Amino acid sequence: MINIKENEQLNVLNHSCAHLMAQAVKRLYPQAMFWVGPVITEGFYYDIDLGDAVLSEDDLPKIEAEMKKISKDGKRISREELSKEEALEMFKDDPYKIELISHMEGVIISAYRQGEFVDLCRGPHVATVKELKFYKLLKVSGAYWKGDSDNKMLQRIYGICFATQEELDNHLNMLEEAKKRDHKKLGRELDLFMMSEFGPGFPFWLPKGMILRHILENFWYDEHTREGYQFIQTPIMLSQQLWEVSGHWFNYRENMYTSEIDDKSYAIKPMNCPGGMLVYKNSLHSYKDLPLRVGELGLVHRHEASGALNGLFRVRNFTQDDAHIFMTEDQIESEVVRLIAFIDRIYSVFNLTYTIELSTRPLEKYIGEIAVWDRSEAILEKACHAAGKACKINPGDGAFYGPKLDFHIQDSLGRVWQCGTIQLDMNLPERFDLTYVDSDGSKKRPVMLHRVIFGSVERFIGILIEHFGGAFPLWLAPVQVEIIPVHPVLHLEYCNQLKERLLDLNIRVEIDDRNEKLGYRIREAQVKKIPVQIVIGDGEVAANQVNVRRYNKTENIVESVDSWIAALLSEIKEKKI
RNA sequence: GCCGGCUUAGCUCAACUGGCAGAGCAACUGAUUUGUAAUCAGUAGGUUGUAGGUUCGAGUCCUAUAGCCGGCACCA
Repeated sequence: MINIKENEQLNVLNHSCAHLMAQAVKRLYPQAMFWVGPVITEGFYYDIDLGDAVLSEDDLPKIEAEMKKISKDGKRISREELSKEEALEMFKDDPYKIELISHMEGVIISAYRQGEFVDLCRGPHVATVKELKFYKLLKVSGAYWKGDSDNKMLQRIYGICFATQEELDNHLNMLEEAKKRDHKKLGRELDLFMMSEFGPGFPFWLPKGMILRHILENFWYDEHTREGYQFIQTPIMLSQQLWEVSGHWFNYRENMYTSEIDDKSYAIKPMNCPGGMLVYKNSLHSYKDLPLRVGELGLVHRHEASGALNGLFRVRNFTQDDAHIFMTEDQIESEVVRLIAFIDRIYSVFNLTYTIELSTRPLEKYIGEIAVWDRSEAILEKACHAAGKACKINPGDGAFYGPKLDFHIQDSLGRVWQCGTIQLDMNLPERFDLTYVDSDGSKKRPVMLHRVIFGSVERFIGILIEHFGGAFPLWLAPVQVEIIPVHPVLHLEYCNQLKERLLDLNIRVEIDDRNEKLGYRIREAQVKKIPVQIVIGDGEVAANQVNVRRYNKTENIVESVDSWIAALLSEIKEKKI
């Protein structure tokens, strides 16, 4: 992906292009008034008030055509510097500009003019509109004025501009490729999961998707066992009282599903923590047992806004690969270092790279002492560096109960997803009065970490589907081996024997003995993205061999059954990508 | 929740300004018995998301509603 923000030249191009678009829009819709048109990670947008006019995607070509016309005219772009009074006078008919200008103090106010069009702008811009050649308007949408849902909705047009046709084409190709990899599409084609209008946001897992889930979950349990985690499962539904104690009722009541049991109010858990707190309190804990690592693949439900739902990426029930770690304050750093290394190991198995961000104390909504926050933030940052990782600060973006490290993974198309997070919690140990017995026999308050690595198992699977384009590595593939007899009857016996042998080794295998041509069945296996296809004919039966073809490859290799199985097993064991 | 768009067979899509709902793939049946990306023929498949309305006549126009998609807002 091209990160436009990091490239000054592209930045200027895109911002200038936003003005060009605005000029075109103004010509086509003279009543248009403009709010802001910033450069974003990929391209630019402009927020526009069009009065009663409504834009749809169909209008974009028309606007683009007008843009081409303007850029061909090749007007120079000139900068004008204005006093606040001059600026207010110049834009006196535009309430949006007046709003912007009235908040400007002690800065040089500048406007950029190209032909008949002038817009307030800090700049810089390209010298003439002629330089803008390789751009594309991508989508339209609504956007709240000033990003506040209480405000009126403006119309937003997104676009992107490059210095060369090639870069533009590459970008558009990437968008095409992303469309092909859409997990909703692949989920249907590969029979992984389904959605129903009877349960918006509640995914159904199909047999092949279940296999994927199980493998991922087993992988998760195995790795966490090695890391010294214990596992629990807490109830889906617990009394409202508990959520009042935890504070969730106060903060998230609107997004919780509730029900009555014997005249008492219950809520379906939107988080696993309170249940975990009860488990912790179920027994006495010694300082010798810390850090205590307790994991739970916990199914949580949250009432997400209908417009937020999006395939597996945003759902109303999902499984957090949650864990709570209880420890003493001086164990935090080493535990976090260890955790970062752990997360690194997990992501690398999927060939996912990542960056870490430290989110610090929110300006207003936070609990606890500032000194404790500062200390905690320092510990997290230090741990990050101790783990040899860069750490970008995200000021004010922490949870109200503590600072956190967020892991942003990058998939094979360069798209970024926030998955893992390590959060310090200064709230729950207090609210639930958690204690451990220290070496001197006194009761002390433990420090607590929440952490997830996948984030949500459902969403992580969605990301993996798109990351791999549905062609999962062998160890993850729902069907690993497709056995195809050349002759659907004559070679079937041998195929069945081979299948039994593979099943004994826990290899997921199917035989395609349908009455179809070999080419047809090879094609089917390729389309279903099955990693290994085995063709069995007279030669293979006679010599106790297999003829192996891999997904997306055209060559086929004949080898002995034993050596092939050995290689297959080792590839699975290594979780080779 | 908000703005815009979409919804026709299991899937992908067609049906001019309102005038007989159609194709490919998949499924099923039969023939074929197959050597590395689609063998041939036939059969079946629909209250055009749902509920109203306009009209002689609605997949097509209008209203409402649900779901989905692209964003916005939200995301413990």
